[in-house]
Amino acid sequence: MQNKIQQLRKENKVTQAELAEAVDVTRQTIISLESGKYNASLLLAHKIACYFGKKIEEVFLFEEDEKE
Amino acid sequence: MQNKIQQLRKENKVTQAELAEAVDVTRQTIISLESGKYNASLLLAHKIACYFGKKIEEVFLFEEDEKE
DNA sequence: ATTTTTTGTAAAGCATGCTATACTTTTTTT
DNA sequence: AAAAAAAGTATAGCATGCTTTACAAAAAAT
Repeated sequence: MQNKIQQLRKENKVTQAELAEAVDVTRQTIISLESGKYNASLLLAHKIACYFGKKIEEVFLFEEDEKE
Repeated sequence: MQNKIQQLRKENKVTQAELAEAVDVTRQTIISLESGKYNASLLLAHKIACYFGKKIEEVFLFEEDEKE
């Protein structure tokens, strides 16, 4: 699953550390999400989307054939 | 986090087994989600929302002060 | 160019989502 | 009332999200 975290972060001039603190996770978590190491939990996805004033579906991009 | 899975399922006359198969998880997972034992993953939340033709935020209800 | 800030890598460990199996209770159907 | 279908409970175990710590590389600021 792709996401627009890095893009939104740069558009809004927010550092990884700032975002991490705002959504209450470690910076490692943000790095790993941006680099596609794993997917966010639903709650974290919600917090991140909220932080940027978006819907979850606008930040996290689900493919048609999202097997896993 | 609350969700409307059971409600949507009954409105649409869908059994747990049918929903489980449609979104590719076991029936136990649906039961556990409905009974609030844990939260769905982002991917599963997306599949369930899609199945009912809704946005994730319409199916999963995040509280203001969602600590955990 | 040197310092400071920001980003990145790696790995061990804990927490939570999900499966699998087996069995019980409730609801629906006949 | 009896049978069948749907919903529920419980538990062990595996998979994935997230933390923690420590250190390295790249980018920005002075």
